[in-house]
Amino acid sequence: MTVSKGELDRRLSEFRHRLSQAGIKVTHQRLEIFRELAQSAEHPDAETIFEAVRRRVPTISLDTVYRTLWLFVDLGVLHTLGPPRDRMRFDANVAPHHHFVCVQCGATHDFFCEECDAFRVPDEVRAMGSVHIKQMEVRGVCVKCQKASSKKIRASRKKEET
Amino acid sequence: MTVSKGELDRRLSEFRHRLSQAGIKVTHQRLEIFRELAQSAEHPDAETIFEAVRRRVPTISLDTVYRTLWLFVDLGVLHTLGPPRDRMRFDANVAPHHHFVCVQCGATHDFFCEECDAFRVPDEVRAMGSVHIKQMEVRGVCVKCQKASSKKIRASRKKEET
DNA sequence: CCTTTGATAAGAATAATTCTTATTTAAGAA
DNA sequence: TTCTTAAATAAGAATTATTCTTATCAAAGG
Repeated sequence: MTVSKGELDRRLSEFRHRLSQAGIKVTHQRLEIFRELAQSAEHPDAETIFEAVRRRVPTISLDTVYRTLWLFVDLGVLHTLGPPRDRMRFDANVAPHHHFVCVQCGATHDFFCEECDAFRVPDEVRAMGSVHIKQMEVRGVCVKCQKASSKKIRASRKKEET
Repeated sequence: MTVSKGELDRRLSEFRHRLSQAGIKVTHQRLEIFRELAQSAEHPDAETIFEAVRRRVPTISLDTVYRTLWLFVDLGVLHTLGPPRDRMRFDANVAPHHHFVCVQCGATHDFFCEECDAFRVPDEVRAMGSVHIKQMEVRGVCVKCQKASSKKIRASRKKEET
């Protein structure tokens, strides 16, 4: 599946705008990495993006791809799928339930929700494959990480005052 | 958050039953690894499980924990969170949308769904942290992997016939 | 209480991701 | 346009999660 020309252009100009606003250089590598992701409706991993971009920018390094992807995530122009930045997580609760996932530390909390349980998977989605389970995933920053980062901010403010 | 004694016992007896049915040995290590996961409503990674079980089974190895967890996943007594078994995946579509995730190859397809978009996150969940996005995650086996595995089965049948 | 086959421990190997450092380049100033 | 400089990149080393290899060990049935 590919994104339309118009949609791609919109995403690219939005992208340039965001980088400038944040005072971040618009490099050839960054543009091509973003273009590669923005023109695809799939969800490639870093290696796949690296291989694709390398065809156009032969000297690019895998490290740049990783660094750039995480930069984009921090800027909010990308998301990651599933729990973040670390290792596989396991869940012994095979009954229907739903998840709040912290995008910073990966902590995941169950919740129950009849409205979500009642969701009937559309035929369009059934055509993608056999359905095992369906669950609502709420992504955000958990209370613990919020506290931790507000502490950090306060600490760095104090530092700047001196 | 901890699971009640009754619920834990139910899960453990269900668990023993499943292993026996599948002709798989009920070892001390497997019981303790399962108990550790089943008594927790969190979603620990392998390392965390390893550290916890080690207090009770000091000679256990990290490798056994991994091997056992994947065995459990194959048996269906556990799930994993997010895309499976491999690397981080990225998504340049920050507009509201939802995912079909293949638990075998990790391929992830977008879909759109007004019913899911309309879901209002309950206060109980808001109390867990700040909410960035919410999305329905449908997990299953994609058409490609279904075809691949049916091919495999046919091939192994042919082999057995000889 | 044997036997056998599958399970485990230990450490080596692999593979994804990140770090270090020397070089290059974007972007604003002249 | 050219110069300046902080920021970005490439290359390869380092790190870390996960898996593999192989020599012991133990569950389950007889």
